[in-house]
Amino acid sequence: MKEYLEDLGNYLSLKDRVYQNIKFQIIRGNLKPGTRLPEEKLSRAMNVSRSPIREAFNRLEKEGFVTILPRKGAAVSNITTETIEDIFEIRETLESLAVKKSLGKIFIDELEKVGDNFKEFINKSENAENRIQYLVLDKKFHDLLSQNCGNKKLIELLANLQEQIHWLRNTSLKRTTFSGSVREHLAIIEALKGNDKKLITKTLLQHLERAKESSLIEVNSWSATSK
Amino acid sequence: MKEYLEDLGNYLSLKDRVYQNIKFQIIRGNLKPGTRLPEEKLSRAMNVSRSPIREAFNRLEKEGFVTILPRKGAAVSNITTETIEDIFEIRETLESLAVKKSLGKIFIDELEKVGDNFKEFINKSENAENRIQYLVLDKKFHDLLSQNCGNKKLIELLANLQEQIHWLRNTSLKRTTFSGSVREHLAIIEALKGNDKKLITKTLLQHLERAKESSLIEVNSWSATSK
DNA sequence: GCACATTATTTTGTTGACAAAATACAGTCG
DNA sequence: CGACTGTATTTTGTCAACAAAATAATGTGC
Repeated sequence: MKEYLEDLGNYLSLKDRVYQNIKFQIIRGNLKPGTRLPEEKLSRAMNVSRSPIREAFNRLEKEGFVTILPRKGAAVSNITTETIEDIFEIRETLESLAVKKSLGKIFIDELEKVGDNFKEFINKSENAENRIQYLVLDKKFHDLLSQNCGNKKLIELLANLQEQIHWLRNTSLKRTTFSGSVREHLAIIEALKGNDKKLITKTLLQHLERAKESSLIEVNSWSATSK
Repeated sequence: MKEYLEDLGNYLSLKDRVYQNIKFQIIRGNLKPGTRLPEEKLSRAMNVSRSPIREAFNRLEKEGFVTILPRKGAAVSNITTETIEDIFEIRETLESLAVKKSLGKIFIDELEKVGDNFKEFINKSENAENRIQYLVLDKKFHDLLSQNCGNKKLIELLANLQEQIHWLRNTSLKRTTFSGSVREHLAIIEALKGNDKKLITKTLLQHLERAKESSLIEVNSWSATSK
């Protein structure tokens, strides 16, 4: 008997591609919170039937990006200040845990490379284009922090939380400079090099706290549904 | 214009019913880890077409109960000791947070009622039937602890983690008495009445720690797939 | 012009069908 | 008997179609 259920490389079914596509559009801010997602329109736009769309919806719903109401259809989830606070609170706790577990196993040299890239943003002002570049760096940075924590579920959860945060950041109308955020990232790197647990946690939490504050602005303004 | 996307009572589509049904079967242990879930067989057994089944799979996958491999199909996820440790670690952190946030808002009287129900189990030995009753109580207890923490996402996450723990408990071959677990639950109630934060956290963590230890046994024995 | 009932259109829920891939089976050759 | 190849069967991926529900549009009376 051949072996069942072995891994199958990186084959992507339509459902997977649709899923990635929609998620990407939502995170990028192309699909604003509240906008409805009619199956047929999407299916025509993507040249697939409705089945893969519906399957993708179910995954996106579990990840918080899409809200499905039976017999009414799917829509991009609304973001409220409450949601933001909830997400950041959980992330603070879990990322602290992840970093604590990663200590000694973090690739500092990789992290420093990312740090150097960060520096280039220090005087740039935020716009759609370089914000996306910045968020790519941000993802790399935080991934490096928790990558080796040894808890797969934790890594998965953190990845989803980060996606949500990047989403609302792309959706927010707030425009600032990157300098504060860059400084904080560099401070975390320094703390890691010093190997001072307390300082590490402190700089990390400071970073997340400020990120939350700068996210808690201009929310609720794009809701397309009245409810 | 009428209002879009308003809530629609407790209507359950086929997909929802299928989802609940399969999840229930998995948690109860009727569907053992590793067993494949062929769409057509399930669809014939439940008298529905394959579409609702596939949609349910996508949700169950995100919740960790089912593993989908493209072109190969779905199977009940395997539980490893690693998974158990991962889940408990996250749960310890998040439930501590939830309880901390709930302090002062916990319905102690409700909790004490549950505590009384617990006492009836103190000398019973574990078997399939009264374990299920016990887990219902356990769910009530932990729900009461975090219900009022004010963070919806956190509540959602904890619910999923608890389901997974109950799942592996129903799947495990381990058979013990309830006495230890009951004692710990009562200790938590007492600590809450005393309003001593440190003691509350301590009893909670002790409980979760022992629960983990008693779960970390006899795993990997039921895997149906060879891989 | 506005409230309300009626009709038309859109959209979802669900099914059945078909091709392609994966799996199981059978027969052949060493 | 065992490895191997080709064939039959099962199973997934995807689509198109239909009924029922929800939404939008229309019309009627006031």
